[in-house]
Amino acid sequence: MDVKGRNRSSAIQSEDEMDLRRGPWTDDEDFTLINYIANHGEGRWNSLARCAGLKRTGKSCRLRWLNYLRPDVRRGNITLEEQLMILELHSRWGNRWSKIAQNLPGRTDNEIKNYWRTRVQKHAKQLKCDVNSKQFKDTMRYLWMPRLVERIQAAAGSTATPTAAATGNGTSSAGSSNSTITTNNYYHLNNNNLDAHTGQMVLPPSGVLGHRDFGGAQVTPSYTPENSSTAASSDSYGAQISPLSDLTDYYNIPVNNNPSQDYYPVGYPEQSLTSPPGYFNNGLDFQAMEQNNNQWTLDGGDTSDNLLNVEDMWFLQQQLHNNNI
DNA sequence: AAGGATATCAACCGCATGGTC
DNA sequence: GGACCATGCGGTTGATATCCT
Repeated sequence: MDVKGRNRSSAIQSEDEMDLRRGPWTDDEDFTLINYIANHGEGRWNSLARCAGLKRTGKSCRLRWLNYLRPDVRRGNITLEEQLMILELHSRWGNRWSKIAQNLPGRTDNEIKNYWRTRVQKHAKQLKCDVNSKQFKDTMRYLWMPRLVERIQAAAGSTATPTAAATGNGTSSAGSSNSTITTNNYYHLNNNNLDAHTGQMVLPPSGVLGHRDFGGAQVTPSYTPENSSTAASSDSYGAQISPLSDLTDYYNIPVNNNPSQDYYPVGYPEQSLTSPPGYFNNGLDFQAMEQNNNQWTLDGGDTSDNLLNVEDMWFLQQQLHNNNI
């Protein structure tokens, strides 16, 4: 703020403050902000707001630009790979949303934060365990994340072009190489962070995910009849999952009579799934989960954001049984 | 169809940090 | 060195949409 501004009377200042708009942005405001930034660049947000004639705080303008108007902001549903990345990075960095967002090109910290709060924390609540508890983290690591990998792999196998897979050049079929989270990247990110002797989430170094870099092509999940309509109505992101699709969306994968045989990811041998001692312990309230089972399972194909379904209940209970917990 | 419950996400708030004068 | 300011970050809120009964 300039000297002149600093010396203004408090009466005038409060008048200005009263004049400031809040709440949702209008199209006109968006247009004004976009135009101004196109001509003058971003930064100096307070003066920008004033010079552009926007009755908004600099903070508000910055937030609007960064989270919504910026041309490279990627809107729409979080892809499977992004989900995986978020889970992984959050397990590593915690609520460092901006840091996590840096690894998800086009995604904003706000979006990731919202995703975490609405999709992930909700299920911690349903499991009656703290989102930061070991039980919940283990459930993520040893159940959801491997299954996400599996589903990404399945999707890639059905959609990745041989060229993309073979070249591994990281170019995106969507035309934006830096907006693609490759599973290859994910592997590099993670290949040293899981306990080797448990075998869990430790993926083989090559061919683990079917292709060296199938992620170079946007991975398109294989939509099921249940979610395909939503997918079709989604925006242009080929790799996106349904707005209602989430970490458990892949439960639509056909199962046989033994759910456990359907869900072991590559590089994730069945025997290795024996949870480390105390992992799936009494901290998970399965009785309560069963009571919620209607909610957890009646969604059917539209598993939306349910992280666990009846097969998972079965799976987890098997783990408890196998470990005599 | 209506009303309540729940989910989602844009936007705001307060605080911390770093730069400049 | 301290005051002030801009920016960035994480937490929270509130409006709206969607789902459920």
